[in-house]
Amino acid sequence: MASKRRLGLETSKTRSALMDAVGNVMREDGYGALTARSVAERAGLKHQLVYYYFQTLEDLLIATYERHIERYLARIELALESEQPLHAFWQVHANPTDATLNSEFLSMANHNEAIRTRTVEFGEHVRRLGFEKIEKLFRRPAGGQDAVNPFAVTMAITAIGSNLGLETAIGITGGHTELRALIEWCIDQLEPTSP
Amino acid sequence: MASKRRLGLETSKTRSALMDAVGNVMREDGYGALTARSVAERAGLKHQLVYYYFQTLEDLLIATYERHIERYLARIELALESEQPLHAFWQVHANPTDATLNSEFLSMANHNEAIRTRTVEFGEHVRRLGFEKIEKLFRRPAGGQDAVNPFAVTMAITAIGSNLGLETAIGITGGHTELRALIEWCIDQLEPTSP
DNA sequence: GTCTATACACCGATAGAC
DNA sequence: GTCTATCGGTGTATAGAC
Repeated sequence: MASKRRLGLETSKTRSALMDAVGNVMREDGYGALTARSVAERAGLKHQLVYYYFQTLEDLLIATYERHIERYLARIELALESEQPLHAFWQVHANPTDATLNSEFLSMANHNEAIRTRTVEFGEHVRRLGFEKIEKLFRRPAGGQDAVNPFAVTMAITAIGSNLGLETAIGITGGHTELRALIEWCIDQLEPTSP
Repeated sequence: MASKRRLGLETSKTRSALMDAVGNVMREDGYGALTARSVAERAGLKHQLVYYYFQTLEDLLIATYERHIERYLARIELALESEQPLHAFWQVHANPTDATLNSEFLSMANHNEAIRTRTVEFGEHVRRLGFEKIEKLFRRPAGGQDAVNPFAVTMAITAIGSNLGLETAIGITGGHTELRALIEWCIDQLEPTSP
């Protein structure tokens, strides 16, 4: 299974540049355009260098995904530690910067076992984090509604945020202002701005 | 631009089988796995037949997408004509059958101009349809909240429904019951089951 | 309407020189 | 650490026989 080819160090700048290039190619041309040649060209390198730093193209892809979700997780943890975790959590997901890339990885998860496993783990982890931090907001009868559940709120925020980001990326704009207003109204009810 | 190669009829069963195969390949292996060979093999045909019925592989893809959104639109229109359009609209989107395929097309829209244009047109069209039919539910003060807007409700339903479907497809289940309960509670408020 | 044969480009991956 | 050279495989697309 394991090739005997020698590999470059994980601290290498070139290695990191290859991972940057993977993200750029996926954003601009989709995961279907990912080849050792397209990635290397984006980084200004020869395609054979991919195989100096990674055993296979898929190894490069998985390393890029790991780095991507680590950075995402850091943003979420920072948000949940802020004074208004629910507002901050929404801000992270209302920002459409990574919507396209996230969507590409999610599509890949449907067809690539390694990406799928990691996505499920990560998804459940974020949900748990959101639950733990946001849960206490619901102890008092903020909206006075039994049906409002921390899990549900966490999910609704991520689902709607990613969808807004995706639509923005391809050029659908109708109703976005209205939906953002609705979400922000709901969040204000659950986590009042003036304490 | 246009090749002089002869083309098969649009009424052909084989042509339709090729479009079925496109959907199956995309669902199971992703849009990145779409090739004339993979599609034809799925349909039990030789790959050269793709080029008897379509000028290019992209033409086959676009024809498949047109058929896909036509069928989707028919389901939505049927739902919006029912006695409880909001409940029916949610049921269409709560069904995860097409979530994976929809997501593949949405990813493609980011990188393929023809698919992108068609997706924007279709997205805005569905939003308008939902708006027109659902709007009247909000004339009376059902929830008594100004922030609740028909556009926003239409979007929230589609966003959350597709996200639930995607997560179900890859195996994330946490919080789904809770979120469905929340959505259905909201919908019951806006469109009471017992009139 | 479906087949065989074929064109030429690009793919992942490796070996080995520098 | 990066390069040239090369492999077998697969891609789109076409021409033309049946």
